[in-house]
Amino acid sequence: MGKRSEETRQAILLAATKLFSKKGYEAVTMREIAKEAGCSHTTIYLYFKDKISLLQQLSMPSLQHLYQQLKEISSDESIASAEKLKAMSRQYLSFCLENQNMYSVFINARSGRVDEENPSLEVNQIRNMIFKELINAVSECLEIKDSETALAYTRIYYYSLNGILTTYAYMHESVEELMERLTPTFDLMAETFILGCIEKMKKGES
Amino acid sequence: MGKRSEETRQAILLAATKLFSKKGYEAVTMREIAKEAGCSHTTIYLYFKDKISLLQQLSMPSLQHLYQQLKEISSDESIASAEKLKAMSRQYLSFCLENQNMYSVFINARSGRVDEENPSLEVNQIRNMIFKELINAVSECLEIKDSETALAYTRIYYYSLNGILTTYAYMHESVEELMERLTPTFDLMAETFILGCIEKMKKGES
Amino acid sequence: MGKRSEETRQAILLAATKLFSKKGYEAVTMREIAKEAGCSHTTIYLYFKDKISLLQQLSMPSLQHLYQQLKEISSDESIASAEKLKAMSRQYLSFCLENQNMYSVFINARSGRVDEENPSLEVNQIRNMIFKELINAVSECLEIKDSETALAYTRIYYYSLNGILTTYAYMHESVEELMERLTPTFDLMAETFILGCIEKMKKGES
Amino acid sequence: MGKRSEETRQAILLAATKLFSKKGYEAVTMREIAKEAGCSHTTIYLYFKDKISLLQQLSMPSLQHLYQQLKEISSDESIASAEKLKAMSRQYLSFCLENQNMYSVFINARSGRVDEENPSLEVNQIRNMIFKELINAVSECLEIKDSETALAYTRIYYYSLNGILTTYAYMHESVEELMERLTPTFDLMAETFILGCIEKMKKGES
DNA sequence: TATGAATGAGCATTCATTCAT
DNA sequence: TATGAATGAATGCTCATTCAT
Repeated sequence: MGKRSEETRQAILLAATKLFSKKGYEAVTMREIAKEAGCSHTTIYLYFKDKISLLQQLSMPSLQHLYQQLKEISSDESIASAEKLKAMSRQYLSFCLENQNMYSVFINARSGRVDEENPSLEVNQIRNMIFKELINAVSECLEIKDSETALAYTRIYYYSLNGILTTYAYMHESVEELMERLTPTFDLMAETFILGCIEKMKKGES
Repeated sequence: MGKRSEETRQAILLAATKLFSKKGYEAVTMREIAKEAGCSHTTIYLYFKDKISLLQQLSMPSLQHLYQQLKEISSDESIASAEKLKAMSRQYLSFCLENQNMYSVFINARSGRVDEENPSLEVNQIRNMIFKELINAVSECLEIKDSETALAYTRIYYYSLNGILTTYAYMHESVEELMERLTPTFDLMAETFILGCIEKMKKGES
Repeated sequence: MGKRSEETRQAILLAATKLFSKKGYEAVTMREIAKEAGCSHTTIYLYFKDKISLLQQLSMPSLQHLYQQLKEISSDESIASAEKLKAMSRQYLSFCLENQNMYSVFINARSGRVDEENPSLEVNQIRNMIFKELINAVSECLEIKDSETALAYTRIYYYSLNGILTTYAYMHESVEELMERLTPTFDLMAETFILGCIEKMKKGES
Repeated sequence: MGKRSEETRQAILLAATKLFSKKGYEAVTMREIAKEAGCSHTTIYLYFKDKISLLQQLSMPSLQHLYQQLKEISSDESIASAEKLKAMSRQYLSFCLENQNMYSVFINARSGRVDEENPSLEVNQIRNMIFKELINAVSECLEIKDSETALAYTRIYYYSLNGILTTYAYMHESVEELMERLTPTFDLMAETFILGCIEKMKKGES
């Protein structure tokens, strides 16, 4: 429980976050992480069972933090529903840009192998909770009552968000720069989406 | 440049395409490709400098083929503009699902290393050409004259498409199954998008 | 199928045999074997799937050869039954001394883990066949008809043989030296055993 | 040399004995021993130079205890000489089964490395003393005067004992189960041996 | 053109051991 | 006396790549 211990742990976590984000989970080696963290590679195993466990422990707090932030926006009654959806989306976007690796591994569960052998329930759970918040926001914004419809529209909105991400995420720019560049596109997307949904539902009714 | 030579080259290309698509670039070994191609793994090096080079050379024809298909749809005057956009999108989707690996490596240039060391100009070029076709289709469909506006709207449409892809691409289902599952979502997305854009532009004008 | 290939394979086999015998399976590393064989450790994997597979492939021919030798003695009608048993025993002894590692790993299946995960059926099969030959020889020699009794006596004879082995096997002497030293002990043992069995059975009958 | 100190030492010794017996020397880690002993793995190094040293120090008392037990039986004049031999043998057998690891490492000095680097004189000494007790028991039982003859017969008896052991020792059964299974075989062996020796000596005399 | 043989660099992981407190 | 923190050396194994023919 010494101070030294926690420092090292944090150094490893920091190094891993940085490297995973930059190069992707598979491409990073334990020795690289150790070097970046300024310790021996065996030291990592003092704090984390194995490589995948390191990734998971590294991801959970971030995801939980994101979820908290979304919840907060969601429950803030002073914001109009359309603005709420936008605010949540922006939060989601900037989180994903900041945590590129987690994004690709967990949000999209890209790296097949990982989730097959390792259900990583915790991560999937929080992912579903985040998606549920999004459904709520979309339902509220579009005044949808039917849950099937809400799901369908949220899905395409969610895909659009992720589409923006995958296209920009790999770029070697700072999060700030990226957010600045992305904002107009994102705003247009959100507005178009909302208008499109309303229009589409009108037609469906008649 | 005998006949035999070209046959072997094609066999390798075919095998690599198949395996990369199925398992992803990293997960496939040169020996596997050779086995599938029915030659020795050393033979591959006669035709391709290294593994990454194989991937690149392998991608170009596919991309060119996709481009041709899109052009054909684009220049077919018998199809209504909205249907044209949808048809092109479906073509794009099924191409990406069929070539999951190229998709992730080239369309999105996801895997950092690749594009750092190797600008892969050719690939980027064709990628831009494909995007231009999409801009045309969107412009036509939404009757946009201004190229800036066209770009902005196409962008969000393109992101939405890619968003659908990244979310589904990793799933271990056949392309047919995936296309069937995706079609309703995709149709809803396309219609919502078109309606949304029209509505948005109306508002912008007034 | 080149000449080089078989040479290397044999070199590896030779090196492994030598090292396994000297230090035991677990204590020998693939790198050591490679060094002794004069090749890279990766080369070993060209010829043998993994370490355990190397051990098995290395053992089978020897065991088969031993079995053939025992069969030959067994079916030689010109030898008296007591001499036959002795001859077979001597063959078994010298085989085990020459192949110390196989002896400990397979005949006694000492290294628990190995045979749990890997039934190594082949090896167990031949081991049982060898034991069966021994039962025949003992039965013939002691004129035992009942198979239960034959088994019981063979068992204690077999244990005695192995007892001699385990006690001497580890010594760093040549097989010839060992055999010379062991022969009187072994002869005494065999004779005592035969006499003892006969006497014991007499008593049992009365 | 406080009381605490000796307690810890004993705890380590106890833990190591238990684990070595159960899993074998190589398979046990210092951390495991420490956990079982309820101390830090670094503490072990306060009391024992290294792992092998721990094994050696741990074995001596056990061997000494075995020796004492054998002496007691040996000097008990109320038991007939044949029964004495059997009783001592059974003691030896159950000791070896209970201490599989010590048995293989020290009695038979199986694991090459150990005795090369470390003559472990103490252990060999006690081993010889135990063997001498066995010679006495055999001499008495067979009424042998000549020490050469006594040695020869004891040797084959000892080998038979060890042969039984090596064949059964590796099995994953409890000592009780094993002893039960082994007793008939062992009794038959002992009786056959005694009868055989007597018979053999008769012949030798005439 | 083609390939079997061979290899160096690298991987995640484990372990006995030492250092600093 | 005791220990948490840290590590170097090693292990089995894989892979893209090169060499010699």
